[in-house]
Amino acid sequence: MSRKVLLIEDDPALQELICSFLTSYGFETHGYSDPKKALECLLVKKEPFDIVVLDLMLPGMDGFDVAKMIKSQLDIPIIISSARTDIGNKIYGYDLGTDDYLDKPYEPRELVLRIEAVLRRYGRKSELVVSDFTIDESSKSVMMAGYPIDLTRVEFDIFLLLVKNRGKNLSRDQIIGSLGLGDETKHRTIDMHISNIRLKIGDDAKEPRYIKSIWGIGYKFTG
Amino acid sequence: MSRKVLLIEDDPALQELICSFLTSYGFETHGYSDPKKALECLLVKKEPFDIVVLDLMLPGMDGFDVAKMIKSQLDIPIIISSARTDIGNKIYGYDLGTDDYLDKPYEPRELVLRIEAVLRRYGRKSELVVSDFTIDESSKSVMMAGYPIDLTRVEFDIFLLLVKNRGKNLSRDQIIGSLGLGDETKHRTIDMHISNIRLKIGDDAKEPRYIKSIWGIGYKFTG
DNA sequence: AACTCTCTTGACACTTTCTTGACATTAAAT
DNA sequence: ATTTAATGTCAAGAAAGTGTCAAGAGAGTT
Repeated sequence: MSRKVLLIEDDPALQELICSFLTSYGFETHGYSDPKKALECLLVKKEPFDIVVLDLMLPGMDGFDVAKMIKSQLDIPIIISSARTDIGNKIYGYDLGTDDYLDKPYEPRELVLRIEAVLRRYGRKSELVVSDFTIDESSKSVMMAGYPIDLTRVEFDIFLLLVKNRGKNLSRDQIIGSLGLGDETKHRTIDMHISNIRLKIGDDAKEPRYIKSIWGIGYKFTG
Repeated sequence: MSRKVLLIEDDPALQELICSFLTSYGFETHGYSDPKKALECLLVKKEPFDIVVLDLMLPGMDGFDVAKMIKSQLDIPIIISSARTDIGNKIYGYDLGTDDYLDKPYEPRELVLRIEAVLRRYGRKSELVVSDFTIDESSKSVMMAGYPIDLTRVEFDIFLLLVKNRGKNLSRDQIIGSLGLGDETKHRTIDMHISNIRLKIGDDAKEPRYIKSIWGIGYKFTG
């Protein structure tokens, strides 16, 4: 069961409080007031935590940097807890790939709910195996019949989108929209990416086994 | 499942943020910064979204006008997101028939909750099942008794129109108008498309099971 | 700064679809 | 039954979509 929580919080009273609360909800909680110690434990000793709860106001280090450092080395969910309330910080927090954000003061019960929600989301994230492909979303890597396929970032995103919607036609606009590309993006751009993906997975545009062109509509992955 | 979100938000950072957040909650999100593009996608191309999230502060157009325009042509829920906080605007927003209203800054989580609530209220489905056909509007695909039928784009649009108006006679001019073809378009063009559709669904013009010709008037789908 | 890899886009050749006039066929009207 | 108007379908040209090259812009590294 995924229930080991790393709590980084420098206020001893609050740390104590959250610790005991989480424990009472069945989480195994390790509290650190010094972010360096916490990082060492997580990144160097590689203790197997399931989620990090991180206070932004920390002595010695900025909480954002801590989050950035963790995310760059480990695929682990982070919930940020903070007294800073401006939206700028919020966006920054999410940009870092943190998974949720709580404003202080908050009800401990609220934290439990969010932890459970985030873990639920993470738990169902796993390898996607479709036809000849094994796709790992978190590392953005693709294997085809056991051999790695090197897709660029955009290629990966397009390929993943197609595979996730296998059997369904996706228009170029849908692809552009889903990828968060600017809506100025030309349709030929998508064609080009498709062309390159096909090249890499050995698909022939005239007799495609995987990515079919739907004339006048878009593309479709056929597993 | 009802999960396609059209996001109209001109701040690229915020758009990106909301997009990725909604995506992580399982929504297929299409972000537009230009309201005109978004409207074209929704009202002209008629892409089947389930809900619109609309920022009021937009370049070139007023968000209220956008909402008004959408609601006048389409029965789709709209959630307004705005930095304008006066109550007058809120009332105006609700008057337009928008379905919820969020003041910036807000937690992305909050948006997710509201979207889910509004969709629950609306409770719509995207697959159309009529007689032997299963039509998926979003991917513009048609299954007939479990087998896929490859219709071209115009054929699909005509077929969908007929099916949606099943039992009703549609004139060639009505079809031409509804499809947004130039009103110069000749009637024979429609006949030809009908002929091709019939061929593909195995319908005999002399003894049609699905698409009947109404002499002097037009065509009619009879489920 | 130089370099490399990725992304985007116009260009051009090519393919598929759309449109339309023509002619045969069929239905209604007289 | 004859006339008139509408429909079914063919075939060919027009229009629109697609595949890919190649060049340039942009990002990220060394």
